[in-house]
Amino acid sequence: MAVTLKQVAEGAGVSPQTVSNVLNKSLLVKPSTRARVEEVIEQLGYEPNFAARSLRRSHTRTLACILYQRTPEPEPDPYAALVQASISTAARAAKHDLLIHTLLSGEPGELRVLEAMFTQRRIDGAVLLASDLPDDVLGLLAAWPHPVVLLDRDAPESGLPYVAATYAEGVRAAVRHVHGRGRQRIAFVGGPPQPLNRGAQSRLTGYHAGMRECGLDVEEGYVVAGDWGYASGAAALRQLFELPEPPDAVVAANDRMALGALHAARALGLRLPHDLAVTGFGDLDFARYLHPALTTVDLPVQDMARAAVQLLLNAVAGEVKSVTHRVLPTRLVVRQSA
Amino acid sequence: MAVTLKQVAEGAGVSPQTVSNVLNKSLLVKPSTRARVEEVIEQLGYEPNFAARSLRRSHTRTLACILYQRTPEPEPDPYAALVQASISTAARAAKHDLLIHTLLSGEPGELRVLEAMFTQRRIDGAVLLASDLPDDVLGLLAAWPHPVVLLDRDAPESGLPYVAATYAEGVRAAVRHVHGRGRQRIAFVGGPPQPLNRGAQSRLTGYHAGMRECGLDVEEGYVVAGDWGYASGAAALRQLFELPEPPDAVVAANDRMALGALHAARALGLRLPHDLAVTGFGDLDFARYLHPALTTVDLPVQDMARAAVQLLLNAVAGEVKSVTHRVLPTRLVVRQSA
DNA sequence: TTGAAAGCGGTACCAC
DNA sequence: GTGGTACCGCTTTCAA
Repeated sequence: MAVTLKQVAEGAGVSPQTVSNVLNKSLLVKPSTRARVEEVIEQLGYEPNFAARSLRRSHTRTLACILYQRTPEPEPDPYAALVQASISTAARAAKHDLLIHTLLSGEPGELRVLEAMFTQRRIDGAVLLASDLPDDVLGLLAAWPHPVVLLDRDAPESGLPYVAATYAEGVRAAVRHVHGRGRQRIAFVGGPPQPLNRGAQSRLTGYHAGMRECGLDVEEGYVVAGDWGYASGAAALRQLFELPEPPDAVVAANDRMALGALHAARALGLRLPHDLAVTGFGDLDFARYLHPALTTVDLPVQDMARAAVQLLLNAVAGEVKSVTHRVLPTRLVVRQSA
Repeated sequence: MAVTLKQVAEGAGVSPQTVSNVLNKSLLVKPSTRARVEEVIEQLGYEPNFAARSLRRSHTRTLACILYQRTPEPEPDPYAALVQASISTAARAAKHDLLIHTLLSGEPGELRVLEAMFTQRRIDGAVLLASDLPDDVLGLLAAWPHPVVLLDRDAPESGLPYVAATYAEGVRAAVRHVHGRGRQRIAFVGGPPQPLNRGAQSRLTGYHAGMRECGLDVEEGYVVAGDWGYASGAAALRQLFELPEPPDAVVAANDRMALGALHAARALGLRLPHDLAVTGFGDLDFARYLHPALTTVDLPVQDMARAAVQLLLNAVAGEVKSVTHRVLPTRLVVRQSA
């Protein structure tokens, strides 16, 4: 059996309460008493029981990171993995533990398990990696009394706190960049149209904005939907090159699809970037090592994760007045692929 | 305030005990009573309080996935991310939650925080992603009374349960493969030599074994150490090509370093795979999309994760007699790079 | 089959 | 500054 507070109290010849005091508000305890108690704690190797503490304090110093996954997922998402790792770091910096949970979209009662984590008081708050979160669940989420922040998606109308990046601007910058390099027929490989989600949508918006600014028309068939996976990028490229007028540039909505496109282009015998420019989105670690090195849009993942945890902790603390969202800047990273 | 069991009891006109019974061993409850209680539960939206339950039952149905990271880490490890995701899936399948925690190697008291999770009864068990775990901590771990399983590293002498793969055989297969393709000067880019760790070591062993079987000598300077990161693979390759007799094949201990090597080789003007064959290890999702597509060694990550969770759950349940380790097969995946 | 009471290991609130 | 006591919400005896 593990050592309890009561045993420490006995060992130090004080009451349980006093031990509790040295553990928490140790200011109230006389130095000599505290010293004695601490010695016994050390000696017995006492550690407070987490469950008992949570029960009494009714919070757990535990946050959840919820991945909302489309099913079937083409493959694990390296970007999500990165975000998650960043959140983990941010959480630990704030002395909280992190529970990882994946919600499978379309699973019966998908959100119930998240809600249960709250009602069971298992977690104090959750950050939702929500790029694929359909708009209609936002209403449900907003109606909850539980602290939740959305990451990787905006949600201005829902009133939910969120952290996003300037996706549209990023894609726009990519379009303008390739246009500046002399490309005229610029296609776009986007995220899944179904269910409609904001992450995919804002990238698409950025594409259209960029095209407009460059005075380019969006040709028939130049917008193709992928599923964020490598293979879908390859498929999209093949589809584009069956068009009567294939593009001379492809702007992809993430790095994975960009790599897939690169791959398929090569299989078609295209010289890169001569025959086709390709840009990605996300700047995954491998991007700079590809051939050609991928021109892409950097997302400030670390900062976003930190901001999300910060916002979440505010919400947990019940600070209503504070900032409820952050939109961080993206940055075009020019390499060889475009 | 959340709904409590007592309120359910009142609502159903029974004692708290009876409610508890329908929640747990519902066999003991008369069907009609159970139905009534369940109705009230449903109606009130009752969920049992996690802390109270853990306190009473003295287990948490929570597992931890501990990443043991060298510091500084060159970049987030996509392989670790994959493993972690797989463990998460395996844990959820076993109806356990997963806490993610990163131990920074060299941090003062690195292991104390893990031990604290146990003594505070925060978790029931932990799987350690232990490929970079130095040998000397194994002794400490083995002395603990807490359920722990090592993933991605063997540890036969410690008595700790572990799940590993046939790393040496995988590398050996890669060496034999490139030799079969006519390569004679085969170099090896391995993991960090310091601190000495088994994952790196067994890959190196496999290299030597493979060379021996092929009747090849390991030339001076043909074994270079990386740190698992992309950049280190690139640096290793450059270093190899400063040798009087550069290799005509490079076997890398992971895919990231292989990609780095590919990149550096191209920068040197080498034609791939004509001038240089490169193999990786791990078969990350991007491997098949590289140019040239990466010949690599597949690791059964899903199976390993499942096995690890299984072993851990056995250990938690105190099943001493059961299997304490698993070594899963690797598989050479031949593509274009070698 | 059900209920009463004790207690898991802490913390809050009250006296002293 | 310190100790007594109730109680967080649930499960486990033990009786009824």
